[in-house]
Amino acid sequence: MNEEPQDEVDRLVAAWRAERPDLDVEPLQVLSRVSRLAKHLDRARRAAFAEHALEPWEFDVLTALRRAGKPYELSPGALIRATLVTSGTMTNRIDRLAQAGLVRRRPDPEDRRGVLVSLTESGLARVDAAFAGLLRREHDLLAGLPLTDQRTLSALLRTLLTPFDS
Amino acid sequence: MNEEPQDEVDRLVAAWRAERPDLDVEPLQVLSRVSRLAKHLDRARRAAFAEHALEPWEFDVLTALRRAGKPYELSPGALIRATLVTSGTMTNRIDRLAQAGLVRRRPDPEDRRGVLVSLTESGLARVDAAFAGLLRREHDLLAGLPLTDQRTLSALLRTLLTPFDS
DNA sequence: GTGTACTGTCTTGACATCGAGATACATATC
DNA sequence: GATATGTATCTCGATGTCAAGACAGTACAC
Repeated sequence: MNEEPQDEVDRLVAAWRAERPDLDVEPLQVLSRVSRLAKHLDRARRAAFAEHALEPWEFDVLTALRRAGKPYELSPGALIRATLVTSGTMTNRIDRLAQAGLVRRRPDPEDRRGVLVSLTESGLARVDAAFAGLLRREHDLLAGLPLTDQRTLSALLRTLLTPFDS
Repeated sequence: MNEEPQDEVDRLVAAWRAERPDLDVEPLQVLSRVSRLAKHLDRARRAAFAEHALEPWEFDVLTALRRAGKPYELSPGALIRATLVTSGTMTNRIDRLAQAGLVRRRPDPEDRRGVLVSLTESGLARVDAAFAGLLRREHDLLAGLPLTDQRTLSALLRTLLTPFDS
């Protein structure tokens, strides 16, 4: 029951148990690890994208368009839902991506309030290269985990995620 | 093999498989879920802290001090390591927390380069209240997962996290 | 059709973060 | 004890994000 701590969260939980033995800190075992791992992943992603001169936020938008398939075109609203950012942020992102020549904006012919954003040739090439590089890195990060464990892990995470995505 | 998508990541993976059948996108099943779940958790935490008039970044610093135990005092360097932010960020955070009367700064008597930051009475009360509230919320978020699954999940996450925390 | 509520996008201002560098002090080596 | 290297903290400028609100256009009820 009193094993050696292996990661920062083990130490964190042990510290809380010493300080507040009256509280059930079990949820931290899962949720603090999710948060901390995400923070580390952000850094790893940043490094992977730097090889292709892309910022993480640029990659986020470009991949959303890439996944949409030909003609690689979505509305800002759809991009907002895909990336979980606010509308102000998305406007700003599209502005800068357009300026960098990676995306293009055009009026939506079916809704005069609307706009459609699409990948340029250059944007498509960049995102494909960066995505392949990201997958290589992520594959390495998961190398320590057998495939069956990865499946178990993703299934459990899905259970937690489903309520948010409904 | 062709189940219904249950969360956004299932849809994301399906979209990639349609667009890039040549790539092995399996790593996304785990790592995209970690990132997205962390993003949702950030929002939930923000809401939980708002009840106690605390920002997430304030909570991060205050809990690090709280966990340290009496006299609830750490150096900025120790706080940096605990919170994974840069030194410039931590200076700024301590400034504002001190201004809000939640922490106190004093020179380190043993190292004249150094500073020690400690919780005030008010800071201690606020962080204890906010932490209890957070645990309640996190407990609810995990309600859908039996304890044995939570244990499995945290063990798998620990495996991924250990290389970063070494 | 007219009024009302809703939707989609953009604008603005405030803010927390980062990275690079500056400064002061400490420690190790000779 | 002088020099060089390392450590702890802070300063500064740039940047990406958010929240709130503005504005144009759409949809629905009557």
